[in-house]
Amino acid sequence: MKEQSEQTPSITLEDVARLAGVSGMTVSRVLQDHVNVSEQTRAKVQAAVAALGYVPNRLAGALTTAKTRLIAVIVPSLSNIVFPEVLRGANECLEAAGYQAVIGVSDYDLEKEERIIAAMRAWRPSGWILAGLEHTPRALQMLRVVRSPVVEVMDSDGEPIDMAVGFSNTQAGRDTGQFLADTGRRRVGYVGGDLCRDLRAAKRRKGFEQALAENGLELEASFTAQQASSFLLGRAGLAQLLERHPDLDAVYFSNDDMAVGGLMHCMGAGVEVPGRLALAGFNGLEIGEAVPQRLTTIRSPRYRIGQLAAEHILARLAGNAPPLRLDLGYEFITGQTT
Amino acid sequence: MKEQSEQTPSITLEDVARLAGVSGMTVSRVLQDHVNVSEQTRAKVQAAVAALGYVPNRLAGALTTAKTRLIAVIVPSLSNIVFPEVLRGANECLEAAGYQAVIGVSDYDLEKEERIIAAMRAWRPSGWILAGLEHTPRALQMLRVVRSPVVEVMDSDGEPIDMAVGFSNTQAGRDTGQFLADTGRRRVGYVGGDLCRDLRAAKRRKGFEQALAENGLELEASFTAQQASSFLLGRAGLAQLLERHPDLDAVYFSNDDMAVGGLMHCMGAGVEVPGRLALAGFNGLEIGEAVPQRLTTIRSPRYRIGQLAAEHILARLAGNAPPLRLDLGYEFITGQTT
DNA sequence: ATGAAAGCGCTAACAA
DNA sequence: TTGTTAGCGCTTTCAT
Repeated sequence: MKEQSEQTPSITLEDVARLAGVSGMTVSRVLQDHVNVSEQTRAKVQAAVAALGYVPNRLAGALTTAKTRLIAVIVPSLSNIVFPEVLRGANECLEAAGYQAVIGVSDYDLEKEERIIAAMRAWRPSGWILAGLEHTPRALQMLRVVRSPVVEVMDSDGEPIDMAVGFSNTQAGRDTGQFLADTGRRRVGYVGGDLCRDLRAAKRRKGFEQALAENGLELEASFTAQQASSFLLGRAGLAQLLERHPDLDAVYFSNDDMAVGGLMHCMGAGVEVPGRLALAGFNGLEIGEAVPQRLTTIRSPRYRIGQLAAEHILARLAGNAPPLRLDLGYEFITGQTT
Repeated sequence: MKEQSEQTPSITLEDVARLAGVSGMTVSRVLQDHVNVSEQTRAKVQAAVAALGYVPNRLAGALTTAKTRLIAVIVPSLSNIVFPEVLRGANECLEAAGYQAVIGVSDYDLEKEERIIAAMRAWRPSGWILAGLEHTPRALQMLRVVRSPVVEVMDSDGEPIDMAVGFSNTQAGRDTGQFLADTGRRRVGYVGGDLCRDLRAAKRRKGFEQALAENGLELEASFTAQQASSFLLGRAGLAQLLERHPDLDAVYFSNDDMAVGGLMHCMGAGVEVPGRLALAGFNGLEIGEAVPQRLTTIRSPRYRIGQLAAEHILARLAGNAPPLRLDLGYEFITGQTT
């Protein structure tokens, strides 16, 4: 078993300095690739570092410089692949630059997000990445007084605190609604998860309904559950909706997880798609391409959004002024389910 | 635009002390819920904290106490839902205890994992969570000399550095091989991603082949690609395998992403499952339950593993000695694809 | 119950 | 090119 007791004092920069026969400051300079160090000294120091297995203490460094190189990344969920991909994009960029992501998961709960923000402030992150433009008043206040760059991602319908990298969820919903109307659908339903929590899904639905209205249509039926969206929920939701409203000719889903679940219901129950029923989702998940009939959906640039969010933070920290708002748009994918 | 210049010096514990008319030490005691503080003083301090909007600096605290409450979590991938779920389990537990996860992504590359470990040491994490029992010699060395608890997750086939929470991938593969043999399959193929990188998938395949051998069978055909596993790769892989070996009567996939892709190929191409072909996967993803024919697979307790890993670290830090190795097993799901 | 002093390990600023 | 000094913001220890 690993011994926890007897904390051997860790090796410090002073230890390295002593062994190399120089001052601590010189060691610090070598480690920071400072120019004003002679080759000879540099070599001596590097040898001492290697000999002792010295690992710099970033806590101490960050305390002195007041720069942590810690980036707070707060996502609503890790239960489907969407936010992990945002995180992956951000992390790839941050890691390459010597920054470290610290994560928080809000469960689509703005109160919880607020608590996470409050707690994370204590680490003095060099930057913040958050999902969405909606936050509690106190969360907004905290982020406004924070002196580090803040990027809100995955949405562009609203005012950012500082910077935003995303796309219009409302417009995505509109585009889908218009598309279904254009392709002759008239009896349209909706299947979604808990919209009070996923505010971006709510915006898509709102945009969707607007587009229907502009075409003289309205949502005939809707299934929403107080649960997180999922394949099984989409499947069960569509089954239930069709039972009550067998005459629907199109269904819009809150996202692809739900839509793929819906498609699976149709395949299992022999509901002809798109002949009898059209299905449309959102996100552009890979599974939507792998199903026998490619799903009609919208691909959100999730990975790219994460990457750009990180890049914008780094640019700002480097003294540049990247665009405050970036609307990356999205790709409408006309599949075989419409 | 946000002002970056003129760094207003941040509010410190001394500022709070001054306003409350006490010493810094007393403020510190109040913030740590120390017992020896009078109610009156406590109230004064709390009022000052609120008035100034004081946020303690954990960098400074951690530097003094040599306890960061930072937990390094290094996962191989964020490209499918498996490790995000491990991370979710760990984070839920850590967050509740006031710990903070800092993440790294190794891309299934042990060299990269080593670099991440090397870099993360500088933050002096209070604990480490890593995937798998295989690491580079230098990574092993670094983790052995680290004085904080280390938990290796998602595997139990091998020797852990410190603690391990997982299951036997080899046995999972064996069970699947035995099951296919028991159900009369004789011409068995394999479809997987890059096995040099995903070592746990490689163990499953090895166990699978062992079980076949024990039943007088061997793998008739195999498709492996130098890419990450995915739905589309599974679909294309199975298509290719069946083209070359149309007489296969069962295929084992490296995981459920691949297997669901394979099933989609069968549904699209009219390959009768399980009549003509049996399919088996691994992980127990939700999508495997939502497809028209429930996938035969093994559910790995991913969320629970993340949770337990975190709990064990916390227990160790609290002075307890939790079990060094925990084999959580798994659930074999007999679906409708076999 | 409260405070003073010292120091965690590092780097910025200045001096030599 | 190198070293000295001071201090980042906190907590530990010891005193009162």
